[in-house]
Amino acid sequence: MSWTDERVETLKRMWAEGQSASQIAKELGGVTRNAVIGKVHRLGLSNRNEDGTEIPAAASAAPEPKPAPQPAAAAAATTPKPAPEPKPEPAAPKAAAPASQPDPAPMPQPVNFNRRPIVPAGQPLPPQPSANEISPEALASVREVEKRARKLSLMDLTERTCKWPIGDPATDKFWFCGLPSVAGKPYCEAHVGVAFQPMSSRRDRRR
DNA sequence: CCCTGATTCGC
DNA sequence: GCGAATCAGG
Repeated sequence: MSWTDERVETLKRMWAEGQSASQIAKELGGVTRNAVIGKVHRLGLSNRNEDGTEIPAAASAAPEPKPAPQPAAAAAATTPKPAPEPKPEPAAPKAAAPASQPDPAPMPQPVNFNRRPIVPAGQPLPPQPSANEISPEALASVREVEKRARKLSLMDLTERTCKWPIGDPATDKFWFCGLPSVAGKPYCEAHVGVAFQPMSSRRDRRR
């Protein structure tokens, strides 16, 4: 494999997005992470943060992480317990549909070309703990981490991204943590902390 | 052990 | 220019 313009472009884009060299290498195929790193250096686009502040990933897609979250809904979206409430919510709000246009053009949805969607098909996510049985430390840790969540969609999850759901699946305020997961676990460090707990510590913590 | 980027140096 | 090997670190 050689560094065609297209491949270099992909490299540049992913590197700018904060993807790791190995991730880029897998995406491109036919090259190792060493090759990617070597190319990165040769292209002189090392130091990912130079002018700006260190913005790890998904910076382009998910702006304004700071601005005060809306009062009501925000609380639910930030709550550690992923999706406890059924929350009926009108299934298909296809109400506002004028009879004028049959809507022939399906609109070529922005599918993520050049992306490797690996949806975890194996053993699904373990049962979620309820908020009141999570240690305060872990809870605080999670709250902190979720501010840095990469907010990935289902399709963006990979084998090594945290699959902890955040927000209400019935709304648009729903995404997955997406931070680097602990090796062999489906979650990042913080979420592993609340997802996997020794029975003993659970018992001890109660009351 | 998994992973990260950085550097070297023969090709 | 390329990238495997190696280094240094998390």
